[in-house]
Amino acid sequence: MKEGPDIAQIGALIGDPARANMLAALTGGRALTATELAGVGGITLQTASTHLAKLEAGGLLAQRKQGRHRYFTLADEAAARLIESMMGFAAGRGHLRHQPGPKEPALRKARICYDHLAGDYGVRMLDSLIASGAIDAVGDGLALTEKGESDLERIGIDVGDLRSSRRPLCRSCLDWSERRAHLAGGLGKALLSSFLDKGWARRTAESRSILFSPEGDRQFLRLFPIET
Amino acid sequence: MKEGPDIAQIGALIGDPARANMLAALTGGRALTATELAGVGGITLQTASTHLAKLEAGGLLAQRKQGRHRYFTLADEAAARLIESMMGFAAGRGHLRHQPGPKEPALRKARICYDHLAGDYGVRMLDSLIASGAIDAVGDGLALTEKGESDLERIGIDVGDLRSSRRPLCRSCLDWSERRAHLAGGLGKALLSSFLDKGWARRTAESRSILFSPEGDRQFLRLFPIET
DNA sequence: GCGATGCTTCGGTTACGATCGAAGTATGAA
DNA sequence: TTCATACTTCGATCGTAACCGAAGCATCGC
Repeated sequence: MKEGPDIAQIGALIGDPARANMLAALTGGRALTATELAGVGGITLQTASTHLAKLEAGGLLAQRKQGRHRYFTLADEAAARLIESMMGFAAGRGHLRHQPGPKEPALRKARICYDHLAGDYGVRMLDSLIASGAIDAVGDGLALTEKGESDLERIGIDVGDLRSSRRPLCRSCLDWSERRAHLAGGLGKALLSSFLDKGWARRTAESRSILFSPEGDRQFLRLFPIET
Repeated sequence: MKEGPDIAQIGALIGDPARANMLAALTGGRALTATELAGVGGITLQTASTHLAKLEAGGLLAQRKQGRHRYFTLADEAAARLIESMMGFAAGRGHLRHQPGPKEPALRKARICYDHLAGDYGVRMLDSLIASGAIDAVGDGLALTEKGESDLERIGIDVGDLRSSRRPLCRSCLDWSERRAHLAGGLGKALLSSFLDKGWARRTAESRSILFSPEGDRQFLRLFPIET
């Protein structure tokens, strides 16, 4: 039985709590230093260093040195998707480290998932785009329509530019808190960026949650209505 | 940092080599007994028993007692997809337990992936269905067209019956050996079943590979041509 | 140059969990 | 009833890897 890929290796990599915490933190899309990651992992810097080396060797992380700092990110979108899909599975089986602390509701409302919007707002946005005919949902695949393209150009998204990138425009990503799909891919990233640029929302320092300003909230809900 | 799903738990479950081997074996779709799984894991029955209990508690496996046997399967399609996606990731990063033994080529040509056809033949089938206009590919989603429905009815697939099931008709599943998508979902299962029923192919006893008969091979290649 | 910061490497300790032998329970066969 | 098969539970052993203190590099500011 020595055939096929070795899932035990990456399973073991993700299976250590300290490493899992670091990976989950990096799902926030921000590059973090070894010291910061040691913090989220609840371990000393030395231990974190060995963990990070293992994760990098395993192809889950990439690092970039900058001066005397070492910034770590998830290796690529495939790695991010793997972590997200494990979160989705874990949430579905009730494997939560719940501690429903005060930050929890904010996280469920809107959070960052690698580089796009997730949580209640993420799901709502995709639902609204589908309902308005801006995005076609076929099976579990998504495609931008012509109407969607012009709608989005109107709010300042340069779709042509996104198309020229190698990255898929639309991807669906399963939301672990809502258990439904939200929009990932180049378009998902561009939409979130535009919200941040417009000052409708901002990222928080230590968490993955996204905070909408009162004005941003209003604009978002107006732009992505849902019938109830 | 006690927020979100606990991926470390399932990571650790998959991270043990013996457990990973058992899970990989169950990806073959067959229900296996504890004794058989102990064999594929390379461990004694006692050890396997504790492993299986953990996997079941973790929501990865389901068991069915039948007489004095205990048959284990992957818990559901979500579990199967998780394992497959980890295999895809692992293969992409070169985490192979290669040992390119004699069974390897057969496995790459055609194998079972939970309940549908994978490997070179699986990828070819989907490519051909898309090329002939039987399936629409939108983003990474798949949808059966009207033409596809009538084509498939003609070779004895009862599409109406499949539609009435809760399970999605078409799903794309990333192939770890080919690194491209093949057809999963209810339709993927139905197609493989029909090949087996027609005697075009048969499953092998101890491996996940699917063996096509000379006649079945000919029919399959005729039915799913690809331009080169 | 010097000290300070960020990170890695080394060495030794410790704890967890995988492992198996042996004994115990359930189901089936004779 | 008795024996055999399939599996689980218990108890003890043992290896691995997570962990941290201390020391070693590298880079920055001065």
